[in-house]
Amino acid sequence: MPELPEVEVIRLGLLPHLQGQQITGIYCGEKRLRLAMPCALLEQWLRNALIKDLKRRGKYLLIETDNKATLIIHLGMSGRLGLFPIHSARHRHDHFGLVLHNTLELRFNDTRRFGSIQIVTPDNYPNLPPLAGLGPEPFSTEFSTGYLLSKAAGRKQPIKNLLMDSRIVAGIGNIYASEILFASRISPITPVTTLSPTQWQTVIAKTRLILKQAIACGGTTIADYVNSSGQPGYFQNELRVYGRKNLPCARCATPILKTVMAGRATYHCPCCQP
DNA sequence: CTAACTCCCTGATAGC
DNA sequence: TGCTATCAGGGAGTTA
Repeated sequence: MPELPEVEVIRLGLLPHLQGQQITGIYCGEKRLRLAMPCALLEQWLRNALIKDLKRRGKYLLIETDNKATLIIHLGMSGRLGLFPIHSARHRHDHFGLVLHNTLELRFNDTRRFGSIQIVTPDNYPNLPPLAGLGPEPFSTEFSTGYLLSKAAGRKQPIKNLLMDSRIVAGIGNIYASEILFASRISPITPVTTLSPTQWQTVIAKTRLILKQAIACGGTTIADYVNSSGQPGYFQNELRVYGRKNLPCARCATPILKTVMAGRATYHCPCCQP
């Protein structure tokens, strides 16, 4: 389940292999992803283009080309990116490929097809979804106590739901939301209006800490995630609450509670996160 | 405006 | 053993 850290690990892994490479062709599979792939547009803008840079916005990986197009990839739940020799057989669930001049192909494999492949071009770059409505990056200065206080005002949402709202802050999914709140010692059901500035400051600091640690560990591998070299991450060994229903809390040994919030599995320690 | 819901998809696993 | 039900979940869309 790739969230911000997993996408960042993939970006860092792919960057040296992709930067400066020419795209000599593309592969568009038959199956529809969460959004239909704009195959004609992809072909038109990517063939013969040079890859200038790889960026990330929230959970989106951005591949920028010298003709000012940007390929926007979302991995959904089960999406993977990997480099393979161009003549090697495609795997089941390979839905998209960038054929590169160096005889490698960047392949997008997505079992559950919750991912998406989009492209923005110079004509439509400025205010196009999906990037237009995204909230600030967790590591940006815009993600501040004042910002969160203003967003929380007038809402009756629990904090976990707010943290997972990509319009508020980009890149935090279900796993890291639970981990961030455990590290912050704040219950996931706390209404956002009741949090003090100090508590918001803690949430910001712990968000950055947890995400940074997860990136350093190569991400979290629960089921599907592997990096661009096919290697799993190791942050799952550092998870304090996610997936630990009834197991003892690392701090106080109280059994971890599993609940459901907004239809999502939610984990917290009832003792450390009152 | 917010918030709660549904839907998309496959495969692993639980339960009978 | 073989079947069915359940669960995993981001984001877009719909409804209240």
